[in-house]
Amino acid sequence: MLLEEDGCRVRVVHLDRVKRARNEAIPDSEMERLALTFKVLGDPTRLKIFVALSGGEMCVCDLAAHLGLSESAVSHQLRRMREQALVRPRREGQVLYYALDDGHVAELLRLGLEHVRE
Amino acid sequence: MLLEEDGCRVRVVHLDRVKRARNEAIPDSEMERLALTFKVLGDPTRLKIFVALSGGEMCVCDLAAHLGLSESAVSHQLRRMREQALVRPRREGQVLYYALDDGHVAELLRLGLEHVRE
DNA sequence: CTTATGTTTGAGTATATGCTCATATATAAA
DNA sequence: TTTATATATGAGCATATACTCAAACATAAG
Repeated sequence: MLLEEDGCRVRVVHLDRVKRARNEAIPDSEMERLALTFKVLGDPTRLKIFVALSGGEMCVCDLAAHLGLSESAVSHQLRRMREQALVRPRREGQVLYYALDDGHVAELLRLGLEHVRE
Repeated sequence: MLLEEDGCRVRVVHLDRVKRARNEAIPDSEMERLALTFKVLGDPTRLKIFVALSGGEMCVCDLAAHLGLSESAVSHQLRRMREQALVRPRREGQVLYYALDDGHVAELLRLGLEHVRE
């Protein structure tokens, strides 16, 4: 079905639903940040780090040993997780201890697991 | 710090924490599925589809018009979302109406938004 | 100071991903 | 059957990403 909308031809079956979706839409900038957050959660390696940290803070060294990965690789991942405020470092001498940044992460993990397990 | 573990040399600062993490670890197969789920949520286009569908079911055509994308692009994305049981199609004649597959999706969106907004 | 340890960072590479375009499929109408 | 409509699918391309390696940085110890 072809209709006129905003001066250009758009194919739409239910114009009302499209308009409603447009009204209820979330700002693009917020969408971008939301996508980045889920993207960081969307990798098995980072998920393992999240799950490990949900049992208490750990240093880069420990995480690398746990995952069987180089410390460099772990550090690169931790950076992405830090950038989205999902983990938080605490320095003690030369050692950096990472922990989950807030309760949202654990909740998201719980919900996600609930979904894949059903 | 270098320690012997499982017959090979591993650098570890807190062996107890690494062992605990290993005990509490989640099976790899489950991690893969969890990562796939979050990965599907981790894209602005798909997020817009999720948000649009949280207001009620829509057909491919409507979604394409709403997003300003080709129907092919939308269909490709819907496939990935279907594969993770995040959306569900309902056929009515030639038209396929997509809806959120279960309550987890809306909950995940809500939690994610709460995180990025704080 | 010099040396060692823990972590970070940048470049490079192989794989994954999001789109477009052309084509195929499915249902409906003529 | 032929034609049209709604959606799905496969190939191709440009970008993103997860790792490795080498090097830098930061704190501590000699």
